[in-house]
Amino acid sequence: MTENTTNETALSSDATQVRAQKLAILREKIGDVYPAHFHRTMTNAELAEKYKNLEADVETQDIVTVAGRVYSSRNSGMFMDVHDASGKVQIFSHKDTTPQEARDLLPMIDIGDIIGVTGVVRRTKRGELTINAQNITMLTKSLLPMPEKWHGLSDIELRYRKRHLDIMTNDESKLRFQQRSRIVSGIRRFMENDGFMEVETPMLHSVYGGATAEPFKTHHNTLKLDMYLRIAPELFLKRTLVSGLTDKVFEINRNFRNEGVSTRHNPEFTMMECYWAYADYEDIMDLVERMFSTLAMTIHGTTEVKFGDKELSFKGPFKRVPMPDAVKEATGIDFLSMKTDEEARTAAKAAGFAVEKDWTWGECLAFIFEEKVEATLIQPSHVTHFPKDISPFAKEVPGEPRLVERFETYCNAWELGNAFSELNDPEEQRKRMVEQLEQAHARGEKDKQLDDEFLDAIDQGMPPAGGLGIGVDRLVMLLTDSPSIRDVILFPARRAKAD
RNA sequence: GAGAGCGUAGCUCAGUCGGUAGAGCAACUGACUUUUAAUCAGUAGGUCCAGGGUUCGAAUCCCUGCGCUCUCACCA
Repeated sequence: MTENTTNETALSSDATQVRAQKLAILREKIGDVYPAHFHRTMTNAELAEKYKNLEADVETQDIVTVAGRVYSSRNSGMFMDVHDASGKVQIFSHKDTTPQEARDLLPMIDIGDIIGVTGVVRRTKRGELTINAQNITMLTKSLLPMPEKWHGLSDIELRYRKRHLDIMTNDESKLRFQQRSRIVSGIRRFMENDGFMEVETPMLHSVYGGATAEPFKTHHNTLKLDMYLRIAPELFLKRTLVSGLTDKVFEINRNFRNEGVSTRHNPEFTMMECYWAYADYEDIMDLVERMFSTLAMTIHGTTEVKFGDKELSFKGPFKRVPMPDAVKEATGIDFLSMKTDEEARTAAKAAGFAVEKDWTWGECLAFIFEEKVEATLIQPSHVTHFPKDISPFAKEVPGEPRLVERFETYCNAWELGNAFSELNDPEEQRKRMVEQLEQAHARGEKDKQLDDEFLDAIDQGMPPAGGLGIGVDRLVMLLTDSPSIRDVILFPARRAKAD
């Protein structure tokens, strides 16, 4: 039984072998099993829409042509469910209505094959929209069995590794990626409607910057140049703003960070960054709120969104709280009343936090915020007034030079967005970037360099501006009730597997 | 990078105390022609992740490796 044979009467019982055998038989009998041309008259969704009012047990005179993958077969192929990307339709091949030559193909059709069908539209007694087949065309013979129809593909590793099977058999997964596409295009539409111009800046950087992260390193052969996959587009977008090409610029694209992977981190992830001349961080807060509520409405028709057992409200305005206030409320520690780094470290230690001995006032504040406040930020919220020490690109808060006009948007305890009133004082910018560089070198980050081209552009004069970065994958997670970032990335990063 | 858990047929999963490897779906052969996870009868299908060890005997116990999941750390 395991011998290879194309003998029609003795097919193998191995699912992959029998498909190969049927393919050989079909090639013999009908020639082209993978034809280049086939024209359907409508999609399955269009068909369902057109005949939504067709009553049960009524047959039309209409002849249509559809195409799709066979998902199930009943009564020896008399009934088949054929799915295209838009939906499904039932195919009926009965001896009274379907010519013999079309019915001869049925035994050669396996679940998973892609076929085209021409026939008469009707609705069955049980209410199923159905095509009485007059002609059936093999469009693609599938050589592999489909995952089991009832449970689908549920092995998590396989769902990521063989995403085509995951989407083929799991409606939630298919819907999730359709929603992701709508969210990304919704962001683009929102930004364009708001007057922003989309640009593309380099993914390959010879100097990396704009964020604190470990880059991927690569090499350009003919330029004999070490290069880095970008960790952020920030510096190029600001150079664009300097140019006067537009006063409102944005980019939706991938960032790459050579760091840990988790349910909320993928080495490559999608970022939306924008810069808005003559605006400040408060204008950006409004923008974020309008964008998030618009997207929630687009996907769910409401700003109230279910995530796990939580209900998230994307209706603006979001809660806005300065970081020192949030820390004071959570721990009683009043950072604003402290004068020195020493005082901050002492207070943090007294409250039981493991602060390092060289930490500044701002580092202590940010640390306690992350330890005590972050996890409590479930509803969309803007945390404002970040310490300057950890914010090299933001303007100082007037009257409080230790803090900057920066905010991060949190939701479900995740950081979703990061925004500032962008620093455009060339001398101050150079000073802070030199400080950051020294700190990076002190950490052993030897590759880190000063971005002179960026600083040169800032010397030229960048208009005052508000800037924003949004983690698109996390936003998609929240709007699609997905607990892992791998659920919203089609082909998430993973180890190579020798099958 | 650390800890915990998992890996059995194409898919979804059982497998008791260490004693010859099981089911459903898919496949094959046949019956059945208005089904809805179609039904019925029969057949075939296994590197129990890999390698080593303990044992008369290992899917099961131990060790190592690989892969995945979760938590933590870095980070967004």
